[in-house]
Amino acid sequence: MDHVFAALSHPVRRDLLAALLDGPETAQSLADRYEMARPSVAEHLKVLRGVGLVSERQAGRNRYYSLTPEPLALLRAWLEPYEQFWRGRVSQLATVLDAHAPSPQRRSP
Amino acid sequence: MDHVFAALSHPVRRDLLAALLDGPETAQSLADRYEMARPSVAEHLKVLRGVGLVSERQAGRNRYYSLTPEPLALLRAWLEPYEQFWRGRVSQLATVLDAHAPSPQRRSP
DNA sequence: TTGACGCGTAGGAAATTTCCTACGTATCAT
DNA sequence: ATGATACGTAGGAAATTTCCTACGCGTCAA
Repeated sequence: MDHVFAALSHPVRRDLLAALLDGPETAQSLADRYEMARPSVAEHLKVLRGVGLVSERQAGRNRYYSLTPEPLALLRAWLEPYEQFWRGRVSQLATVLDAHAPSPQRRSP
Repeated sequence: MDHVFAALSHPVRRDLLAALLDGPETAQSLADRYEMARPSVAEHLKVLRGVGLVSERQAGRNRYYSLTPEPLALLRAWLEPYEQFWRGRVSQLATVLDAHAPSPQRRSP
């Protein structure tokens, strides 16, 4: 969990994930997109691979990285209580507004 | 967007957000929960406030911090294309499996 | 076999982050 | 008034991250 957030904390790594939405790529082609040395990209990919957000497939002397977004489910799960909290606040607000100026549709007959 | 991810990247800041799910608290009481000096907590709260995840209410010599989770909507939006990607992969897998061993329910009559 | 190419990693410099203590300001109780 | 308390921020040390060049290993073509 911590590791997923840490992996996503760097803009370059998020850009790499976004790039992989279009399909697998090599470290070199990814490095070309962003003006960054290939070894630097390789290290970022290593981090992403460490949390399972990316997998690799060897093809001769090329190595293709592809997106494996399953770990992002953890992020969605983390988000859950905050969305509940937010919905709770909205309904509280509705209650307050209701008390001060009840809408006709919600009035009891 | 970048700032939201940066703010969430630190475990202590995520813990602070979780603590605030239970209601507003002061920097001191938060510092007591985690064995951390109050000024350190104050700086983390400053970061959270900077991205709008936390708001403060002055009450005498106390200052209560409360959770304002709206910016997390950005995170959910960021997640969207990856969930689509994931659903796409699942349906692709289903197609492949279907071709190899079509399930009776899905057969055309 | 040899030269070129793609790759990951090591080593280290630079930048950033994190955490502390020390301070000055504002508020409450005596 | 004054002592205690809660606060934010400044300044700096330590740890971490990030990025580069240099290297060695495997793979393909000639």
